[in-house]
Amino acid sequence: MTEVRVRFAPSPTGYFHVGGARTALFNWALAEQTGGRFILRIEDTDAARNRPEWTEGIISALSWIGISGTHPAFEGPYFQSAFEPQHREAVAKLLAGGLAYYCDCTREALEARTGSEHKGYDGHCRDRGLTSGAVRFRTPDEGVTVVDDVIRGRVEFPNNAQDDFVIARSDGSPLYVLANAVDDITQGITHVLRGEEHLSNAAKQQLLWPALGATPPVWAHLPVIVNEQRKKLSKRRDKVALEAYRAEGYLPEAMVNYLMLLGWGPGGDREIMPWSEMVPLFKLENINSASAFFDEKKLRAFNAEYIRMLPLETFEERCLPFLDPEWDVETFSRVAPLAQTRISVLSEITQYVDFLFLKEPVFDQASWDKAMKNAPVEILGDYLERLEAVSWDPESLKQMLEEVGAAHGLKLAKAQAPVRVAVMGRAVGLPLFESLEVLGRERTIDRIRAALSRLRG
RNA sequence: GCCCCCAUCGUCUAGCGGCCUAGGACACCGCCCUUUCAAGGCGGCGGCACGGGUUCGAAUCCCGUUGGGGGCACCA
Repeated sequence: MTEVRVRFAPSPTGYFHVGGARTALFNWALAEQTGGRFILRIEDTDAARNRPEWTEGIISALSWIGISGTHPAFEGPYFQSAFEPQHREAVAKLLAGGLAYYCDCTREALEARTGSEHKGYDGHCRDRGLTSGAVRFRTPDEGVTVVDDVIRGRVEFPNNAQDDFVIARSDGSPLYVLANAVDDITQGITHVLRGEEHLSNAAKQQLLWPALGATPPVWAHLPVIVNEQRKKLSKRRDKVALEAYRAEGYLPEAMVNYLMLLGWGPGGDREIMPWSEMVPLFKLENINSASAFFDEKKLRAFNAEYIRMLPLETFEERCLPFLDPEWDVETFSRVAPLAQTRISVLSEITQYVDFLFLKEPVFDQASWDKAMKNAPVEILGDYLERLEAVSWDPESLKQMLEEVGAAHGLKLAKAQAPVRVAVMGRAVGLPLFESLEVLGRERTIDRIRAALSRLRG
């Protein structure tokens, strides 16, 4: 039994796609479960899109979702560009063995011959014995090429529909299909786990591997992740950058959990499950073959769940990056537990606690209009009068407002509204009396006075 | 146009011939709790795309139809 060696082979593009994250995670799960290795290979052969910082971004994104570059199972990063000599060598070998040939057909010439821009290389140069040009792989004319996919089963590609595809440009530089296969072979990859969009490449590579003297790997093509229109997630239309979610305050634990559920399930009635419990349950055979919709609502619900599960101290720490550094951490700590059950993403924390730190609370017209309907002047006025002397604790503050409200025929739910808006600026927020306690008598009084003068025009 | 993949509630899924009167989760809708909003509790809505087979028996197997999607570069 040889060691399982999987690889994640992104091309550097400057942002890290959530789909890539899921692919990486599935690979990582398999490696971890089997005690195998996870190889990171940066496919940077397209010089146009290649910058060192892109690679750093990939590594940091991987590490954020728990795939750490320092983990013993992690190998790389390797750079595909560094292996160009091997790619060229492979091309030469195929050429020498008659498994590939030179071709000098231009696109125009080909179209002129076939009378269609809807392609199909016609094999024109197959036996012309050229010694330069692009290099094409000679594919069989008859029979079928079988890709045995763990997720999809036996997939057959008729060979007569498979053109002699190009493996090297006329300047000698190797193309993706070839380079990718060569690297997989050299790096001893046993399982190729990647997106479904590569299924047709697998048909070509299934041919390439034996031609290069290797036994094809175990193939597993994951279903694509789609948007609400059921189209593959795209950078243009959809929010696909992992970093965007991170910046919004999604927890990596939640993201990982959610991503694993896209196309796979642990079975049973439980979905919220830590990585460590998922790994032993993970099975390639159980991966769904249908495309999966990336549902941010559900992700958000997961995130809220994970936020609530956080020990209070951890929760506070995770919030810090989202708070103004000027804000007093001690003060924040006093209300943090009240906020923990109320936010779904960490970035929402500010709107709940900002009233404690701003000179004046934010002003929200809609909240104001709604809250200041029921005798606000009377309520605020009466409450204000008693605020000077009341014992400054939530119970007393509450009891007092109840009395004031009752005096004007209002229940607490109604009576609290103007006070809340006067003090916090919003109609929705943390429990009022606990908030007042932290805000302090002086500032509470100031704000109610300010609201009163605003009401009186 | 050609090749390929896919099809269980709106969404993600469980199901891998009888345990299914199809289970869970998100969303949605009620009710309870309640100082707003959450959280929590209880309940509800809602699905095997369609048509043929195979079988004593089909969501599960086969074929077709329809409908989605992916790929067809001297990109990766």
